Amino acid sequence: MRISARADYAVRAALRLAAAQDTGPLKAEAIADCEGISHKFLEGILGDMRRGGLVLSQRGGNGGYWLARPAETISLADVIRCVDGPLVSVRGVRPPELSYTGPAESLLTLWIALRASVRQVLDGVSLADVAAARLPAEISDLADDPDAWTNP
Amino acid sequence: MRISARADYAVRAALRLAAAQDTGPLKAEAIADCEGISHKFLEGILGDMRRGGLVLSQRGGNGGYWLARPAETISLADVIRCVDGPLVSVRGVRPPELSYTGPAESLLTLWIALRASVRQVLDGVSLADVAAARLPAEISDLADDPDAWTNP
DNA sequence: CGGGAACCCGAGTGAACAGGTAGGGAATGA
DNA sequence: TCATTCCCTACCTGTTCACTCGGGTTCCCG
Repeated sequence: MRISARADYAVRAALRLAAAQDTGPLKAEAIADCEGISHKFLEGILGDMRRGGLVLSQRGGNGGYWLARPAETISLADVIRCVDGPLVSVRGVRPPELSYTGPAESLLTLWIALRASVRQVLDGVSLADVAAARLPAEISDLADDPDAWTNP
Repeated sequence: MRISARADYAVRAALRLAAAQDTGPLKAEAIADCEGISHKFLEGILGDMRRGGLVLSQRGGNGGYWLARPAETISLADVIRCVDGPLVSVRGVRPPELSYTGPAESLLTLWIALRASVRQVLDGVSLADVAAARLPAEISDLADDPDAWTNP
């Protein structure tokens, strides 16, 4: 269960765009510089987000990228799904396509529950929430447990 | 966020062992056959579980594998960590090693919350729970929402 | 209307990983 | 002794990750 570099970069770029929502478009290179991301790599990611309808863009002199919708209406799940496909998969296929028998029979239900729990987090928090450092209560409750910060 | 084949296979094998806990050891080949897994591949996985202290083994005539502890005391997280390393990582590193600045500053908290939520599911359910098809209430509540079964 | 400044696009690349295979060595019980 | 079963190392093939290169296309501005 790894968050890919694409997903991490995409979210960070989207947060920059959210923070600059009213101050006009941002250039890919500017975002890449201050986030420490390869410029060309980020361009590919922003391209995915444009094709996914999350951002708009303009070429030329003072072009750049900006969010297609208000940051309050874009969840982290939207961003991640856009650049990485399905949020959670088992052996590359989405849970509902699986089937188990024998003692593993209710394993499918378990994977579904796992996915639901990931969705609760990622669907429930918007770019605006993170950019303003105001996470919903259910989310910050999870992170408030000191055990959550320990490694194993 | 993919569950690897190793993790899926490891859990299924562990569930077989849980179901056969009182009827003596199971052979790798027998498990592989009835789960439809490559025999040699599964042997590698069982080897990891043995090195991780989850199962014990015996060679020779009627040898095989069995759980090192009662199935009630082994969580799915134990199994998955054993064969796949950390449950969730960002770009290959564990969340606490990350640091963000700017509008992404509270992204770390978010990843921590995500990990906590995954742990709640995977740490909270034991092999015995799944093998007996008796998931804890918090888990089956998550899966009871019909939306949890729809794809995106 | 020219000329940069940006976005846009596809191909390529090295390393890592996923999933699986092969072959043989070491312990066990009959 | 001998079949059985676990144990170990190595290898293999295809895919993905993260990134790079070299342009092409569209835009505003002077």
